[in-house]
Amino acid sequence: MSDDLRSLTELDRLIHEPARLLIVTILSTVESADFLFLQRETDLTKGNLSAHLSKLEIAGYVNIEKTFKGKLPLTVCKLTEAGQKAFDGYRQQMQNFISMTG
Amino acid sequence: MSDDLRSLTELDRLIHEPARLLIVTILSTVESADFLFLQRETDLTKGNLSAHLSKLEIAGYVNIEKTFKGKLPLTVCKLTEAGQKAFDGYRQQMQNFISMTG
DNA sequence: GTAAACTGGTTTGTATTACAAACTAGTTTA
DNA sequence: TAAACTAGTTTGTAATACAAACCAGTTTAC
Repeated sequence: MSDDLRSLTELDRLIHEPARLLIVTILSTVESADFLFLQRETDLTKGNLSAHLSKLEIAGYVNIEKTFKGKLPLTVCKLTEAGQKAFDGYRQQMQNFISMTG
Repeated sequence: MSDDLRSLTELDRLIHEPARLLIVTILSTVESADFLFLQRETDLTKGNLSAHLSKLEIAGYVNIEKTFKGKLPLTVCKLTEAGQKAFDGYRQQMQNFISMTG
């Protein structure tokens, strides 16, 4: 079998998970995004979004900074270079898959 | 946010799972395939392959027929129409995703 | 003829997961 | 001062992917 196909089993599951793919895709289009913006855009519950962000942060794909907006907490998320690279790699793999099966 | 992006969270997870995506992709290129052929091609363990095939069968995406090749059991797998359609839909969604983020 | 190894799988156990509900900690409003 | 809101985190649960162990039969070695 072709290596391009077999590589499907080596997809970066951190990116592959639909909720995180959505988060990362959004982050790739903006300089940074706060928690509530992401929640509105993704329609994820807070808990779910929080958990996914933590995973992305632990992986080094997303940088999370906690500050305050006035007196309210504010969580600002940014895609790291590693995250952008992982995202690009994922898109490339998917592009290959589409081409192969096209 | 765009509907195309949001639709990421509605990806058919049965197809989205890399191991099954690989299985379905292979099945989409052949008339039918037996268990051991699939195992060789995918590099999955028997147990894993068996479990994934069962899920695809229950979903109606794959038809599984058990016969004998001489005296040895033989399990022949075929993508159903529903399976082909689901696969096509998945590819279309991924194509959209790639285009959107390109 | 029977033990060992092989074929073609399925079942079982485990660790990880995605997710929502419940919770925390503080702030504003009534 | 109580109720409702903001901005999240922690906790509980059900589903999952996966490999190891198992099963039923067949062929090979001695």
